[in-house]
Amino acid sequence: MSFFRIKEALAGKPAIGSEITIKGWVRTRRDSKAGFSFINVHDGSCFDPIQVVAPGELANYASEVQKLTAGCAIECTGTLVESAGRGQKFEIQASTVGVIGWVDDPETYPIQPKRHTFEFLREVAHLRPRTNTFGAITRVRHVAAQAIHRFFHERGYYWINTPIITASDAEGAGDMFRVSTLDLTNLPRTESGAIDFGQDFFGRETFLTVSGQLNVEGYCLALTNVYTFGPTFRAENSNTSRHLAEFWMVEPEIAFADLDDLADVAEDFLKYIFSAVLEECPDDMAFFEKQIEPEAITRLTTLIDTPFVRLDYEEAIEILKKADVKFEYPAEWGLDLQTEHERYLTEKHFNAPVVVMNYPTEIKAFYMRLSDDERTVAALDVLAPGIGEIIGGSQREERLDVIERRMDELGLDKEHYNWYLDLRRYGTVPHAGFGLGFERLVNYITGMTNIRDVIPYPRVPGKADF
RNA sequence: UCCCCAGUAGCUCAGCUGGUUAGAGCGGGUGACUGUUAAUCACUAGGUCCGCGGUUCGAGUCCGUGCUGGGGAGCCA
Repeated sequence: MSFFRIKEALAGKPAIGSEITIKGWVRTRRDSKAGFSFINVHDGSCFDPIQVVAPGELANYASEVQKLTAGCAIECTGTLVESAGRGQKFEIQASTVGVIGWVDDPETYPIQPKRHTFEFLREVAHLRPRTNTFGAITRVRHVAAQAIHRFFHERGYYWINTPIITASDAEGAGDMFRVSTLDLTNLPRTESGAIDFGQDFFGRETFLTVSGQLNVEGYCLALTNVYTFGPTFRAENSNTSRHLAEFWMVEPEIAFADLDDLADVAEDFLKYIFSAVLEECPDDMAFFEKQIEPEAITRLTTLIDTPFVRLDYEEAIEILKKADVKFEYPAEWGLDLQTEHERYLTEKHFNAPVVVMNYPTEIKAFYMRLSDDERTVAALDVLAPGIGEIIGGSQREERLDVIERRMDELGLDKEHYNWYLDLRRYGTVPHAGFGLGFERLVNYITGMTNIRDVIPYPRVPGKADF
C-alpha cells in the first residue's frame, strides 16, 4: 500500500492494478442499484475528483459508507483500475473506506454539490476552498505567483522583502492603517495636548505599508534589478469589485532603465505569467472558460500573441475626444483618465492591452521623472480589457535638484525623505519600476469579476471576518 | 463616501393590482433500484418572509427607517 495525491493517481502514476491509498474530502456519493456506491473524492491536487467504487461487501458499508455526505474526510485504499464507466479514465476499487472526519450536521454543511452564489460563499470563506471554483482559483493563484518569482529570478532580479511597518507615508498613496501599541483608552499626551507618539512602540508614528517602492529603490541602486512581492495595505473607503484593504503587490525596480524599457518588461512579464498558467493549469483554465468566462483562455492566448498598444497620454486624449461615445466625464488634457475612458480605449477602440505613457505632471506623484518641457512625467499605466488598470509605473526622477524642487512645489517635508534623497546624492542612475496588483492579475486570468473571490480571506471596509 | 438594486426553508429561487393554512428545485432523513457522473424514483421533516415602526378589517406584498449584500462611480493596484 502506498499513498498518492489524487492528481498522481488520475495521471496514472501508480501502475494499473497496484494498491494505493488516497485521502481527501467527499464531494458526492451516489448509490448504485447494484448495492455499491460511487464516492467522488477531492484533495485539492487537481481539478478533477477521483471516483472511488465502494462495494457493498465492505464491513462498514451500511454503517458508514452509505452515510457519507459532502465534506466528510475519508481515507480509501484499493486497486487503481481503468474505469468501467464513462467520464473518467481511472478509479479506485476500494478494499477499505475509512472515515477520518464526519460532517456533524449534513443539512447545514454549506458546500453542497450545486451552484452557489459567490456572495454566499464569501460568508463561508473558510470552506469555499472545497468548491471547484475556489480550488481552481487557488491553484491558478499559486502558479501565477510561482511564475512571477521565476520570471524575475531567470532575469537576475532579486526578491527584496521590504518592510510592512513603515514610518513614511510613502507617496501619499492613500490613507494608511495606523500601527500602535498605545492604550487607546488612555493615550499619552504631550504638553501641547497632542498624542505623544514618542511613547509608542517605535517611538514615532507608524503605519502599514502602502507600497514597497521607496524602500526597494535603495536595493535597486545596489543590486541593479530587484522586485518586491508582498502584502500591501490601503485604508481607503473603497467599495468596489477591484479594491481590497489588504492585497498583494509586485513591484519590480530596474536600474539603468527608462520608461520604454519598463514598458518592455511589463509586457514580457504579463505574457510570461499568462503562458505559465495556461501551460500548468489546463484543467482549471478549461473550467473557467466553461463556467466563468467564455473568453478566459482565448483572451490570454490573444494577449500573448499580440504586441501591446503603446501610446502617449496626449494621443489617448485625442482618441477619446474623437470617439463617437458620450462620456459622463470629459476627456481633456490635464485631467486624469476616468474608468469609462480606460474601458473605451482598451475594450472598444483597441480591444487589446494598452500602455498609456507620459501623463501630465500635475496629476502624478513627485518621484516620477519630469520631461524636458516639464509638461509631463514619465509614467505609464497598463490597461487590460475587462479589468482596467492592472499596472501603474514610472521612470523615477533621479536628478536631485529636480526632485527637491518638485517636493517643494508639493509641500512635502524633505527631512522626512532624507534617506530617499540620499539615493540621488550617492551614485544616482536612471531607474524605473511599476506596481502590479496581484489579485487584479488573478481576476483577469480566471475571469472572476470580484476581487474578493481571488484572495483567500478578503479584507474590505467594514469586514475582516475569518 | 455617492447613485441604483436586492433581502422569503441549509442553498438557489417563485409568490400577480394587499385577501384563507407561504411554494418549487437542490440539499437532509427514510425506503426502493444491475456502473453511477450535480444518478433516478417514492415518502418525509424543515420558515422570526432581514430588524424596527407605520398605513389597513387584513402586510411576504404598500410607506418610513435601520442593517446586510450586490452593481456602478470616486480613490487606486
